[in-house]
Amino acid sequence: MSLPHPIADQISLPNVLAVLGDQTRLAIVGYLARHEGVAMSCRQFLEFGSKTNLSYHLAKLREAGITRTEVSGTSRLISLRRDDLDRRFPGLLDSIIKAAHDIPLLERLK
Amino acid sequence: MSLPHPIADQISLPNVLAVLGDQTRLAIVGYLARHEGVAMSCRQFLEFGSKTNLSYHLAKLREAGITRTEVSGTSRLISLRRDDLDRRFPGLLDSIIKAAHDIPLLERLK
DNA sequence: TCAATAGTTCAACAGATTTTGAACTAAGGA
DNA sequence: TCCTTAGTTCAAAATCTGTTGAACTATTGA
Repeated sequence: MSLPHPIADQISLPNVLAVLGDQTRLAIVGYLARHEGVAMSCRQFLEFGSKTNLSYHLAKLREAGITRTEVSGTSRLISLRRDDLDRRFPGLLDSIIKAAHDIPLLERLK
Repeated sequence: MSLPHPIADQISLPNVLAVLGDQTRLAIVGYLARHEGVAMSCRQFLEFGSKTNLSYHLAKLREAGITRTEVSGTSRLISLRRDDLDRRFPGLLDSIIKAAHDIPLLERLK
């Protein structure tokens, strides 16, 4: 049982930018970047919004090809698709993550 | 007589990403990047939409701090705020421009 | 002065996005 | 089995965006 993800070639630049042009989703990506290698479940992000709302934002990130979501029991393990993004749009993710360092929502989880 | 621009510190990452998360505006930025140093007036972009619509998109770009618009007679001279963007978000603009190389709307003007 | 050119503003509309709560599914532990 | 935990789905509401045409301003050239 696994959720639908776009393949690397289907990841679209305008869509990636539009999806990251949102405080909440940018904060999620910033958080994932700071904890790369550690599997994250949705509840890590409850600080950023309601359960329902997070479900919505996490789906947007997955559908845009920015994150990968693996099902593990009742949890989802969420990670950045860094390899695919780096291959498709070199330097983009890094520059965004660096620039997102001090966004307000992310400060909350420091 | 000059139009309102945000100062460099006011340029916000989420807003820049949201504004660039649109085909038309991404195409405008791609076009500006290919012709850096040459002053562009709005009518260069008529291929991308109606006069009214371009006015809307160009205002979004200016208000987000992505472009600078100078008034020159009845024309506007539009340029990328590359220096400010590079200082604020190093590497971001370059990676976006590189990645935007093959977006559909831009192909039209080649 | 008059007409043409370059672009803006406005109000309206259609459609997309975000947010919410209630009801739901599915797995895991007692 | 029953309860809890983790997250999804759905429909509704509120808001935001993009697009349009008509009317407008301001500059330029004849």
